Amino acid sequence: MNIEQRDQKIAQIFKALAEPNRLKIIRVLYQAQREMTCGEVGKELNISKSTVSYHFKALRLIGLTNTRKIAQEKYLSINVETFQTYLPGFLETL
Amino acid sequence: MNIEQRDQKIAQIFKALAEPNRLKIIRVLYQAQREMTCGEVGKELNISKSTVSYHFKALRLIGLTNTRKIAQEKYLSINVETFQTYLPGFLETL
DNA sequence: GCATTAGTTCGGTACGCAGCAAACTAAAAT
DNA sequence: ATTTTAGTTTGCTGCGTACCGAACTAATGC
Repeated sequence: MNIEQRDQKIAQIFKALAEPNRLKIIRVLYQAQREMTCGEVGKELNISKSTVSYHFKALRLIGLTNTRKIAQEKYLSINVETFQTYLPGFLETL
Repeated sequence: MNIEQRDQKIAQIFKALAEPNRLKIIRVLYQAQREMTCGEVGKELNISKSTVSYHFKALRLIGLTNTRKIAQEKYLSINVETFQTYLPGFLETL
């Protein structure tokens, strides 16, 4: 991966975190200390389920969250290891 | 500052870093280990001076960089202290 | 005082994205 | 097999912003 591509990647990560509702999703999940469904999160933040799904996707793309499907519900959870491993690495890189 | 405002603030910081050219500016400055003018940076990144000025502003607003005016040139530099102090704080907050 | 040289601001364009409702998909339960 | 219930995808709208060149501002130096 060259520098150009790496900048793009890092920017993508920051971008994913540069949205108040996505930060709220992360905090809600972290504080709940359990998996939650899109619906639950949506009610908590007063936004539609489609928007929540949209944000979930962004967080999943950067590897910050996991999904686990049970019955027809997809439970979202924070991938703590990724969370703690990646970000300090970015700082170091910069 | 309530949670709502804090999320907004944190999002603003991430937003400022969520742009490849701004990351490049930071790296160029860091590697040069000296102050540089808008013009110099612009040539380095092949973007116009107005765009560089625009990005400088964004970085200054989150306190990541300093400007120091000498003659008619404004030299930009990384505020290293801020850089090392703020970001780990954000991670901790999350 | 005038020309030069830097940065900033302004008008405008193009693209991206957050948000919604509605349509669609997939699985479970009955 | 049909109904229900969750998530995803698909238009669509509105707003934000990266980018440029041109106009403007401010200070230097002759």
